[in-house]
Amino acid sequence: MTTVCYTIRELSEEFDVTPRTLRFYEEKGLLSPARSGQSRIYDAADRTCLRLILRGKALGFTLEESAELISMYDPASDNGSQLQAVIDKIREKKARVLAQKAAIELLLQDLNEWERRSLRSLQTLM
Amino acid sequence: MTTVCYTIRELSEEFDVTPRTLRFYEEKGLLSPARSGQSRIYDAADRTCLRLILRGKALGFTLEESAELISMYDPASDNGSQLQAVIDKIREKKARVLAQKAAIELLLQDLNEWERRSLRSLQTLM
DNA sequence: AGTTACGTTGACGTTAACGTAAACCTGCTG
DNA sequence: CAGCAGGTTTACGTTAACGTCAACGTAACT
Repeated sequence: MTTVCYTIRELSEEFDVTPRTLRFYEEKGLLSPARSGQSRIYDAADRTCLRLILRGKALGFTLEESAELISMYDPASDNGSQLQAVIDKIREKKARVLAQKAAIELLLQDLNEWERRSLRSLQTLM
Repeated sequence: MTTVCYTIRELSEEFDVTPRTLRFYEEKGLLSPARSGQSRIYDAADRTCLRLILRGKALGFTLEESAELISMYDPASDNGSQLQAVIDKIREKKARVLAQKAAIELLLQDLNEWERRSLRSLQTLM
């Protein structure tokens, strides 16, 4: 199993963020890349974390919320007593995401309606 | 046609924001309620605007972006030359919203998967 | 040895979106 | 009329999420 690695610049360019952003996320405990001397070295897991963070961001989640999401990925919490809490959090997230999806569909309907109306207006002017 | 009106508090409570928020939106040109003496008076149109703003916010839009969305609602721009630009903006928004929807569906898949796994783990512990 | 490219750690600056506090008006109500 | 519940403006404070230096290390190339 070959271990894939990324420098800070590689990863930042791939996801179109700045190195500063990656350091900031680390400062906030959202990433914890290995070190080679001073330099940070990111592996596949770090990459996955980053993708989750950014995906959450795109959905309007705060970094703190994304941190929660990430901690849910952590298999360390599979000790029974924590497990039910994790499930609850998952369901909470799901509820919120489903609400967002509903909002999106409403907005899409509106946008489509406007587009149709605007197109008709444009036609009648020609 | 009876003109429905709201005080700042009524509206803020209905949408679960503070009066300060409504004044702030006005300061930013997103709302422009009538006045009765000093006091602000919001009507149905203001209410609709507010709903749009908050709906946008829930989807991670900035206030400025929501302002754009709102200006698109304005039938004043139906003067032909602006119209094509409006349509373009609508399509731009649609693209973004569709991308978000896709992201949401991915996230939902992930969440469902975790839920299933967690539930199974919980079962095997009993 | 110089410089170029990439990394590092502070530390302070910035923007959006409000919160909070002060000082004030205004219409009721006991 | 005193007082209170609502509103107002003005202005400064705050938090999140980075941006932007500055000052430095290091490895590679020439």
